[in-house]
Amino acid sequence: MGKEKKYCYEYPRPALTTDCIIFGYDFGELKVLLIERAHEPFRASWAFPGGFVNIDETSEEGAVRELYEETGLQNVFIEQLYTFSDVDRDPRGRVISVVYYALVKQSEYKAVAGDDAAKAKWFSINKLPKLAFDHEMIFDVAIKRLKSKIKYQPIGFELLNEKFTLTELQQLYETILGIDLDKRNFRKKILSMDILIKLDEKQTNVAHKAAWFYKFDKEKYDSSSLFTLLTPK
Amino acid sequence: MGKEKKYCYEYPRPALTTDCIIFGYDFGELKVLLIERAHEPFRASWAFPGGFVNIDETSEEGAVRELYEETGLQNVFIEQLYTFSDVDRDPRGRVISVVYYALVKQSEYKAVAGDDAAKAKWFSINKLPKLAFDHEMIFDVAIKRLKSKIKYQPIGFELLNEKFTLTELQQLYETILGIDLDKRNFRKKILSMDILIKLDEKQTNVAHKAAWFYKFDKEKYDSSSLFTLLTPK
DNA sequence: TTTTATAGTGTAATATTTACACAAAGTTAA
DNA sequence: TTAACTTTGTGTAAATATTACACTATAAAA
Repeated sequence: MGKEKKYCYEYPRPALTTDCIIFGYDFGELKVLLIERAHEPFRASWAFPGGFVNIDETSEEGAVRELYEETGLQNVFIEQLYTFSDVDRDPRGRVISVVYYALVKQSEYKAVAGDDAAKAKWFSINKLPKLAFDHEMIFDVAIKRLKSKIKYQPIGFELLNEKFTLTELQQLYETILGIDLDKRNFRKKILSMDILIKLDEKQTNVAHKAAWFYKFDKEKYDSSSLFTLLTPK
Repeated sequence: MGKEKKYCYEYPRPALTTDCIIFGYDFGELKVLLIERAHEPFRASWAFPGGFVNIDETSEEGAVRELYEETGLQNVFIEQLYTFSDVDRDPRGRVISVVYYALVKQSEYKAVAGDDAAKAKWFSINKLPKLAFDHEMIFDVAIKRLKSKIKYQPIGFELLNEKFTLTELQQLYETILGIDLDKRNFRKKILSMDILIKLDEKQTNVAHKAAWFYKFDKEKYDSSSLFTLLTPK
């Protein structure tokens, strides 16, 4: 047994894979999770986690499964990014990849890939190693999407804790967009959107005035029509 | 010969198809091009043009090729929409489809599907027949994308002639967005973007004051950073 | 109790968006 | 040839949104 080629078709078919760009945010830096490949091709290179899609699952189910298998992450924000189908993108033959991107909350950031054999590691997006396959192109598409998406959809919350301060939120926006925002204007704007709930709880153990915590009001957002554009300073 | 199953793999593989939602604009109506299926499954149902992706072409190349084969269209605006991979979306088995959408200029609108055996027909998006496969879901994604994209990228020009009047452009936006726009404000805004070139040519044979023609200044657009949002009246 | 660090707040100036109406220019019909 | 019809093309004032900007409040640490 072993390598029998027992699935036969009238015409050649590509293999179907899925990959996932996992964004995390920590210490004011935007990061992505990479896996050091254990096998050829690109053995010992870094790559986005991913793998083959099973015949009885959708590409999204495959992405969610691979994400769990390779990192232990569950219940994360995940969204289809793009499908890459260049003929020579994989030296093993014709392989197309339906690529997703995921946003990981800070509370789960450290829990990532606690167990596994594969080496998983967070990299600051400014200090990425050389990547396997066409993953550099994939990354470019992903970061561009994240930057544009955060301007009109409140996905930033997916990268913070359940509770966050307005300063944390502002810093996240500043990091992703790569621009400075005015504190008063940022607060005015984000609060006027009416999608934040101010909690009855402050920071503790900080060597300065404690900030109030907020949480994202998903229900109010879902019922409102469209998030408006956050404009830079 | 004929139906030999000579392409064999270690694991089962899905078939890869591509489909294309072709938008056209005529007489103030937004339309899509549908093909009446000649074969099972869904024989005699209407569907978006598409077909199997060859093993030596990208999904986009496949979409462009199918578009040409089924409609005669060439050199149209085309962009990846989404990949659909539901396990049961095709009764023939596991088939995933990388779907594109295309915008067809008015000047080419009538030339569509001049020759072929398959029946191709434009349908107003408000009067679509029942569609094959999961094409109704695909249509929903496509129309949503078109509406949101036109607000921040000048893709509307792809649906008009090379030369158009500002009133035509305004009506196109009104049709796609489903809202009325103020003439003076629309003109002010679109002209301030500095992506239109006023031609030295007017309408002829109209029973009223002739409007000036404009064309889209692609070079100026490409070199500018980002198209700003067109806001409704 | 002083220092340090960050939170939290208002206003005036500027820019953008909105609402709104009529004269000009062709064509058609009387 | 004139009048009626139809659509083009234009400006301004009011309302709204965005921007720039600085100091007091609070908690912990020194």
